[in-house]
Amino acid sequence: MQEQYHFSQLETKWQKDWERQELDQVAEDFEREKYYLLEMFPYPSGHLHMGHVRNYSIGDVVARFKKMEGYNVLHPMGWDSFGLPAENAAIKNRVPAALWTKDNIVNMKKQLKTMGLSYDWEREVATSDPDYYKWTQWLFLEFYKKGLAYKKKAAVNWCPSCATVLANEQVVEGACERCETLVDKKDLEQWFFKITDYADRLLEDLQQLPGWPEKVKIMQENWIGRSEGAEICFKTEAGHDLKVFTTRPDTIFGVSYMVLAPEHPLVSELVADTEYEEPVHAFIKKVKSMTNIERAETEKEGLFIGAYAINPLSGDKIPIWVANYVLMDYGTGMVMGVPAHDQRDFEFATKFQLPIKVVIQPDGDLLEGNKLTEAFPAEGRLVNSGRYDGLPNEQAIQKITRDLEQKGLGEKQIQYRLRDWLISRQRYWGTPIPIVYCEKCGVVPVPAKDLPVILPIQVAFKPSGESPLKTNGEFLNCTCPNCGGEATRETDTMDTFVDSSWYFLRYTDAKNAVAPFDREKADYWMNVDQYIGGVEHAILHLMYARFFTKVLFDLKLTSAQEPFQNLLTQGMVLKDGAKMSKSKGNVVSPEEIIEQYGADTARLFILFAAPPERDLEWNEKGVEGCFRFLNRVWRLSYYYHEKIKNISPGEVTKNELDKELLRSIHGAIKKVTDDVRLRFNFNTAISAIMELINTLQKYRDHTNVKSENLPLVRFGLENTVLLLAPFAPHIADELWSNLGKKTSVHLEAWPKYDEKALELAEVTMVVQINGKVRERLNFPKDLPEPQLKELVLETEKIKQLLQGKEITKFIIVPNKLINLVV
RNA sequence: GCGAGUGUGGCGGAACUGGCAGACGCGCUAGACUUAGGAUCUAGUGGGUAACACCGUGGGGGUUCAAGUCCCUUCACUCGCACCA
Repeated sequence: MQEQYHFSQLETKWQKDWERQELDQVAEDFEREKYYLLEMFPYPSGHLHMGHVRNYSIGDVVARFKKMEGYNVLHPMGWDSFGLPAENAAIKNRVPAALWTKDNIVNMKKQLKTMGLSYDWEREVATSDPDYYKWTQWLFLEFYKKGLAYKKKAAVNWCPSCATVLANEQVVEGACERCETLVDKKDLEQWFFKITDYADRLLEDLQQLPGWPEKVKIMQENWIGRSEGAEICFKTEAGHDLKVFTTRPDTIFGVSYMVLAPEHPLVSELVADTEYEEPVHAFIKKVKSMTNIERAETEKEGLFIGAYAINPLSGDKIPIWVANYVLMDYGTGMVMGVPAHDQRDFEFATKFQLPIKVVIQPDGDLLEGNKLTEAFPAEGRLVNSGRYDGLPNEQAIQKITRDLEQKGLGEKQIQYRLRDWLISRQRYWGTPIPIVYCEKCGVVPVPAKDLPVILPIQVAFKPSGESPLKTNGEFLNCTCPNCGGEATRETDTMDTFVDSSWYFLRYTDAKNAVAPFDREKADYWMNVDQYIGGVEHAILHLMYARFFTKVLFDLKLTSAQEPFQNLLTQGMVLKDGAKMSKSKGNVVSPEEIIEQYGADTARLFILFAAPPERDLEWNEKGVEGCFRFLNRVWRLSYYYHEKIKNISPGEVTKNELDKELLRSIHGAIKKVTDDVRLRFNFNTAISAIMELINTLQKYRDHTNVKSENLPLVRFGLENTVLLLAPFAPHIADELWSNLGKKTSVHLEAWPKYDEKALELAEVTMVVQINGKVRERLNFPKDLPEPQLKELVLETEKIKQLLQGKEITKFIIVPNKLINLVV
């Protein structure tokens, strides 16, 4: 054994050895219990960043731990390799996007390998690989057959900088999620996935995911945004239908105006050839020119458009307005204004002096419309509502909805905030949408046998960044699969979120050439037992992946209804309180750290510095601390190396020091096991291993050749190495082989602890007086109460402190604490 | 505005069902070894005090023999959504 810890040569050696032994390759084994551990696959930017290191270190600990616990562990890795950066690089450097991507994958894979991660690389996938996107296209066609993929013209979000449309989910505060350019609205023909058909199931099934963070579930819930109410049909005087959605049909007698969204087509019709036409159109133009955020931030504005509606229940004649606060893409793009019971309507009505009519009275004080300072949205009884007066409002909701239904003027309805998923992108580097346009036959899906529709590699980019597929004759022109006539291909590609919505299924059968995956294999491995990644994917990726899984379930391709059983959202890696980023200049490169300290130290620090869900502050000194720790482990092993070479481990104790050591060994096993298995508290698990090393060191320093119990030391060192194995796999394997072991430590069973060894014959109890600690005393374990009492009261210090005081209560927490109340 | 979360030494963080606040690591102080130390080892390290006492988990109040932990209230910060009818 070498005296020094030479991490670099040792890490390379073991990485090669593991690869040679195919230690991390797995196959279905229906006899054994499986565990599918997945970390979010990276975009191959070419360089690993600390966020990746954190993500994959966490995952690797769990994977290695579960393997040692005896599970058949699937732990795959791949590449989310379609996307804009490759295209930008292609334009800038005149390198084909495919080549750039491939180089990056090679580079990043090399970096990942230096971390010593236990991936089954035989299952590697890259979404930009034709063997992969063939099946993405195939799935698109299955969606199409089921009516879940459709094309429509719609006002869509357009990012002028990326020159493409974006899904609603990709617009953050009115700007492109990627480049932060403000998005425009454009009317375009686009492909959508009908995710709204699954809104209810996506919402409902969140309840079946107790292993997901509450925060993520709430975010998804809000995003789906289900609300129950009714659609009510008002009529204009001229007989047009004015359908509105409301959650408060009980307030219908309080309607004092109707409002339409400026984009609503009916507006033009209603003002045509009237004196209102000009001002209304000017108003609409003004509103449309604003971005969504500007519009949300401006005060409520609106105009009367000269028309009236009739309230279907009260018969009241109600003015119709157009206003900037009504949104075209929610509900029917039209709202009934009830100022007394809706804050927005209240603000609007106050500004434009529209009547405020109270129709819900709370118990107690009496509300008057002209005296209100804000709307009253809460519960109460109906007033000024004809025959509904006196009803509690919840009952009124039911009754009014029913009555309207009978008249054919309304119905119960559930609205969702969730929109259909816009998947077309006017970009080159993505999965081509397998559709052909034929003049005779119209929209024709590419037959499955003709897949994949190959993305050409050598393409000519224009400086504008427009998709080169549009001008690539070889790609564009084809024959119609239906009639054999001339046809053109769809030149839009799919949102890259489509690619990543099913990759976890492909891993279960990554090389399948005849299907996206084999159902039996997928059924063995699914669901993913533990998914690990950043919270930034809480809505987009996680919702889309759930949607895909449900569709695939309905298509009978899998029996999984949810993709991810448990979800761990890891915190960010910060430096100087801010997220590491090139622009801030606070990036610490994982490569350099690994070179300087080794992968084991890097992994250890990142796991030790904070619990996984919290943000982690990078600290060079802390890294050194972890490096020192591994050196301490090394030196201790070196010290005992020759002594215990030919000795078997043993648990026989001869004195107090031995007993203390044995207890600490079992204590560490228990702590690490519980922290990893139950809580993912790797930071405290590592600190427990540190404590064990501290105890072993103390043992070394307090014993001499005569008194040292070498079998026990060996037992301690073997267990230390076993406990360390998931966290610092290289040094662990090296130390394991130094202990004379012939096979990898990673093939060993996880150590078990003995409850009995943890028990103490004597316990130190705290003696409190009125809740303040006054003394610590040693007693035999489980001493009966009367004896304990007697012994405590006989103690000198306690006697003194109790002088002249009367004990009113004597509280005992067994083996822990005594509290005397005086 | 709505929803969620976080506040503990100089710093990162421990404290499981209410039961010794500050494990472990960093930093700092002193010492040992040493030509040297940015290596290693030993001791110490919440504030306060000569030593006790006493004070300490964002602030205020409460429940309890006992509160970082439970309840009420308030402040600060972080994240998500945001005119969703």
